[in-house]
Amino acid sequence: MEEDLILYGCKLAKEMEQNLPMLANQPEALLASCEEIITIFNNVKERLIVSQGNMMSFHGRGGAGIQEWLRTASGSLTPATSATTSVAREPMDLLSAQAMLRDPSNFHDGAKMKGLLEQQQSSSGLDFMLGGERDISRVGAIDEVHPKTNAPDFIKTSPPRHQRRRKEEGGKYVTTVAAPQMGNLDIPPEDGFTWRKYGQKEILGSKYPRSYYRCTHQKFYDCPAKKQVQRLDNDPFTFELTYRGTHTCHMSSTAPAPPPPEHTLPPPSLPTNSHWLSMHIIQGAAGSSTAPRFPDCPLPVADMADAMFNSGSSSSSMDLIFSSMDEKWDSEVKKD
DNA sequence: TCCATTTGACCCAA
DNA sequence: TTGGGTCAAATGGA
Repeated sequence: MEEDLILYGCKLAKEMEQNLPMLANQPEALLASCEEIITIFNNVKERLIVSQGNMMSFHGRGGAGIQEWLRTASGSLTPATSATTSVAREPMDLLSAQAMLRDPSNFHDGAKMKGLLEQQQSSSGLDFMLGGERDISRVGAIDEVHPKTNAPDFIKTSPPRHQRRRKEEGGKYVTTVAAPQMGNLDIPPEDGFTWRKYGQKEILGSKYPRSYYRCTHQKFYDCPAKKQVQRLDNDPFTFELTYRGTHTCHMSSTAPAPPPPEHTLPPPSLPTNSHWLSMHIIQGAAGSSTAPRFPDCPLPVADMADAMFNSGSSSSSMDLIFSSMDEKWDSEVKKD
């Protein structure tokens, strides 16, 4: 059944590719399509997690449980340096998942599927991956174009200090993650990127100070990515993370290799949002009773996402990515 | 020596 | 004027 979901997601992505010229002028529609695809693959991941009976035994407040599970679920996975997600704190919404299972036709009915996915999303604890707390209006700003340079808004030359804008610069993404239950509680969970702390500030009305981080590669590669980390007043075991800007360091051909993007959960700003998909979820399920239907096809979701978001010309790479998937989808549909 | 963290001071938008 | 965001010198560890 997971394969059906994957195929459905691929199908949607393929359709998105075909409509890309039209969607390019409709950022909101493009974003909605991306969200839908991402949601589908999130559901695949959830379902795979649910299918792992030993998942719950690793549940803890911290991300170590997830990381450990990811390690043990698939020998092919390198140690996940994923950010702790809310999944670590919340049990799966099994009822929603079961609702999707009841009627197999849902998987091929876009409207029903979307409704079920939204229903599940709204009740799921996967708010980090699903963007449950994402400020959509601000995320959209990431891709705003600078009025004079036509460059993406987050790519800015360094203005004189007196001209710098402090707030509302670029996109903003707010999420909460669970703090490790053991060890140093002051250390925010890893998210796959390397950050350098450049400030800490007591915030009025907050018990805990806010820490400011910027990308380690900011100097060399003008990477504008920043994040703020603050513990919640009412739940010191939870960090509120605010991401600003988008990592450009790993997009540079000369940039150092980023932390293994294929197994990490980077900050979910749009261009990199898809990297969590890079976890080889198919391989991750290999240990389950349901063998992957395409063992020779490791589902290059990461490549797919990179092609979708990072490549200037989408057609060739997308065709390459989806050609095999499309064939398999068609054959699956014919079988049904 | 290099790099990351700490922390007081400064800047600026609201 | 104030609070949030950033700078940069000081410090420490590898």
